[in-house]
Amino acid sequence: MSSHTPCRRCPLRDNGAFSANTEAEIDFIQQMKKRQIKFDAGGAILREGDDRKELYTLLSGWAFRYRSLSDGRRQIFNFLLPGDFVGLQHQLGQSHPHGVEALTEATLCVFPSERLWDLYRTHPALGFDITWLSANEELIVDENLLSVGRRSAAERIAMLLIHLYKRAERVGLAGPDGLHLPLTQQHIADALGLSLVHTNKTLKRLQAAGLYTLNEGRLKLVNPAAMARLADYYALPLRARPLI
Amino acid sequence: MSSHTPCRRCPLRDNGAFSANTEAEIDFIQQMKKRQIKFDAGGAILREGDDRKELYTLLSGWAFRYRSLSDGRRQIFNFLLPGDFVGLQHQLGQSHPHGVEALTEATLCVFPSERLWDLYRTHPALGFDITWLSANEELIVDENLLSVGRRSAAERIAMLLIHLYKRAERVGLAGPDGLHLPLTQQHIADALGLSLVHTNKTLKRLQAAGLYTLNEGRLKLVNPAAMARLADYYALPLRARPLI
DNA sequence: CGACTAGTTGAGCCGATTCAACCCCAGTGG
DNA sequence: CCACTGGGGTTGAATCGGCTCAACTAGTCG
Repeated sequence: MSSHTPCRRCPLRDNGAFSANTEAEIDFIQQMKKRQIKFDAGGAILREGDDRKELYTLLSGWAFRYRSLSDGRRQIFNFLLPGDFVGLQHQLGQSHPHGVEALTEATLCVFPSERLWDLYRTHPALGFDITWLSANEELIVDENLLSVGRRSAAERIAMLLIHLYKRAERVGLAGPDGLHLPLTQQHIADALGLSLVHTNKTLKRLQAAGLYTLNEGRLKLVNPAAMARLADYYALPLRARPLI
Repeated sequence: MSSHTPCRRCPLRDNGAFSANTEAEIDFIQQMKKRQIKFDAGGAILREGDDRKELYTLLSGWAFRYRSLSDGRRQIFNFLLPGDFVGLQHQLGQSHPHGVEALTEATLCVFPSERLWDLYRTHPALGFDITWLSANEELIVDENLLSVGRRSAAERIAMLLIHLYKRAERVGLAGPDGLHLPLTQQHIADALGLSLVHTNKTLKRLQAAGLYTLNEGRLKLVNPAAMARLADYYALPLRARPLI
């Protein structure tokens, strides 16, 4: 078991992407945090059909949320970055409707879901924040659904790369030498509803067109304006987001 | 302006699909309810880009949530049935990321979003319920994304029809003579990421195969088992859901 | 040195798209 | 009373974007 990062000194709270909380709130989060777990890249954080009664905040690393059909076809719903909250949907039913898998080494803060009601009761502002996080995640899924339903392969890829870049940049993952993208082409294909082969060809084509570079996993948006035009991307104004 | 249905005597609370609230909670909802509005079929409840600061519960009728690309391609994210709650995402940003349109004549309860924080503060259980509703809606969008990303046209249609039927049945809209489906084929196409023509052909094919009938807008699932098999449908256990 | 993972590329095919008619029916207005 | 119009649905034909199949490379690990 890995060491326990104290919420007071949560490294995420330093990077400006997250809204501030009162001392009392952070203390509450701290004592609600049961433990901290670490997964290797590829590790199964939640399996489809599980019914672990826990909630998680991704503290570091990348992960993704997905679901499969019984013959193996897989759809990735969204990618999770540090600060993202997982596990709410699973409280609704008996079993986990979807799986969550680590893309890189990842650490998560674990909150027992029995304490969730306590949170709403004693710290309504945190309850409000959880709703915010939930609605925000839905926004991202909506965006993906729009891509998969109505954008062409090239448009989808442009959209995904811009969107991931912006999100990652926001939490301090992008530097002057670009962003380390821990996705395989299979992940991209599964997120965009495309086949692996076609994903590969489209990625190459956009790269050849000078829209971006992706070398050894490092993504740089060479021509973000052209990509945004292609994807019909509309940037939402960024605001500080809650962190639990 | 239409007459105001008192929350105490909310017709939705009679049909067993919704979880009970305390008198105090219902009183709170009542006084938070600013007014009630009615739309004709096709009416724009929210336009894309609007920033109306209000929340809505669909009291009667059908509606849908969608977003368009700038060249007009439209994706429907989900269909709204009585008891569904809309407007949360719009609190997150400055403007409405998606539109909501009435499919039938529809009435909605209107809640000013400035009161939302009050709700969390004074009635944490209702805050909890709103989170539940939000997470539940995300579950539905996830399901749609899985369809659009990974199911064939026939599978998508089977999935949509089963899913809508179950949801509508749950709130008492389906009777012995089936369910009145107020969707045009264009709506189905836009929800499933298909073209109108292909939607038409696939609908006919499944109907000819004896899976369902759809006459004058009335849907009957003739062979639900075969449809479920085709769609790889897995029914989640139904539980009482909150109603705000 | 296999064995395995990730990526790349060509060839052929097919599901879904676009284009183009056409039907039916309910308004609506001369 | 009927012609006109527009929305929704239906159908065939041709096309194409993305799929499957298949083969091959490079890197990594035991």
